[in-house]
Amino acid sequence: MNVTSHRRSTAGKPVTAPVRLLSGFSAQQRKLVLQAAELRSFPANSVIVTGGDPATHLFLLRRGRIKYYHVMKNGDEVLLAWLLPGDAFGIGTLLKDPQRHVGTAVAVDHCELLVWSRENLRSLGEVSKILAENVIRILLYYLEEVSDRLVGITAEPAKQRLARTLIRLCRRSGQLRSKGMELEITNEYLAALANVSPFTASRHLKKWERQGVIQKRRGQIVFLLPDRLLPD
Amino acid sequence: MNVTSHRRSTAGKPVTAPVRLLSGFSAQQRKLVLQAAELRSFPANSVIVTGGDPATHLFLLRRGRIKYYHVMKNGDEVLLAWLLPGDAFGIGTLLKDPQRHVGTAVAVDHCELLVWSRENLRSLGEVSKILAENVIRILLYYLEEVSDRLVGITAEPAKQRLARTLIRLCRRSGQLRSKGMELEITNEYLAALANVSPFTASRHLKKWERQGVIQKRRGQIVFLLPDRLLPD
DNA sequence: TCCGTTCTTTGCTCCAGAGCAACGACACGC
DNA sequence: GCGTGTCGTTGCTCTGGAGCAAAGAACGGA
Repeated sequence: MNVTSHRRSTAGKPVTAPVRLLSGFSAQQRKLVLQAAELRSFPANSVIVTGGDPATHLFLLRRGRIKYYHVMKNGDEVLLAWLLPGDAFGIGTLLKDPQRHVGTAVAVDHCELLVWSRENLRSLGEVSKILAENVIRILLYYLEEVSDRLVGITAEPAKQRLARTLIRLCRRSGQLRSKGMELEITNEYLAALANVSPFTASRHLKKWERQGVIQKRRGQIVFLLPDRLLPD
Repeated sequence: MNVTSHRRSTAGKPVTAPVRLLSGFSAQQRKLVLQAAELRSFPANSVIVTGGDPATHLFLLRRGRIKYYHVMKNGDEVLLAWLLPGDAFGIGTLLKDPQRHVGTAVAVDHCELLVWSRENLRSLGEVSKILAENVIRILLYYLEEVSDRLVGITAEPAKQRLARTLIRLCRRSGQLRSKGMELEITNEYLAALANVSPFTASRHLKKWERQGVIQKRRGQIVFLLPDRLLPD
């Protein structure tokens, strides 16, 4: 999977920025926090953290996409989150006693991340109070996301889950184009996020395309009439 | 997993105390925090918080059981958590900007809770730093719980989900009796936590009972041979 | 003790959607 | 251009487990 067109910041900017790790700081504080971080790059398909390992670093994604998933004993993978620029993980690092990573994070594209070690975080002193507040907000957001998915699986049919997932993704990372909202994701990952088989996903997406609601290319979806998705 | 070798307590206390809101305080600090709280009682079946309402109070359950669930538009309920003494909710209260409750909390039995208003929390000053750390730990725990459930639904059959749910519940609130570990829960709620229909739950539970692995009464399950649950 | 209520069991039907196979379509390197 | 690998499509089969009905069992109140 190779996604060449990344972020032309001219025509396409993300629509919302829901929860941020570095908000609420004064310019000076922000500088302090950023100085304590290290900027690291990860090539596509490289493992950033492994589920179960102790969380020794806090990560903030700057560029690229990350799949965050749970690995079963038989090797099957269950996608937990689809991380985009602005998202943070490795939050257990903030705590005094060592926590373990919930899932494995793998770079889908080439990624750039800000990385804080536990020591550097501890040296932040008073500033870390604001950081804690942000982290609580982020965790509440993740919790709501996962809960929503749980609710979806237990109480909604596949088509609705798919539609909702599409809308959520669009809100988070849709890019405004002339034709409509554009989304960069493969059927496979979309299906995994909606907890639907890739076959079922493909079927419904094709149907929506035939109805003129969306338009598909490889690894890309363009919303033409976003409102017409849920009612069908 | 061997349930009996956990912690010898005086016949009838919960086995583990995984994540606590009030840990890490000195005796004096603890007193301060407790003084800022109000002790409130809720009768069985009363609503404590409603999903979607702004979170104005932080709750810590002292006695009783609470079901925490999401209400769908059609009125269906999806159980998100089964709260027991020591569990906290309404965590969004900690944040500066108002958050909304993710789910609705209803007392299953008669309940006693410690309640902190936003104002009282803000008056705690330095102590709230420890509180923040505890809250982060609690949120990480909840996140892991829900993620585990998500993983279960997408990758495990009904029987395994049921077994795992039973084991988790047992670890959290099992009470040591002479025959084995005792658990107070109805088929219905157990089924909801495992994301299984009550019928499927009943079938598997009956089978385990016939195999002598567990023993059932109304609203109660006794583990006789906990190890023999998963292998079938 | 009796009755109403709330849980539990069990046989049966039925279907959403997973999974396979086989093919088509696009992207990329050479 | 041509071959190779990844991604997407579509027809088909098959099954786990939901859901209903109807009966049974335990509890609580009067």
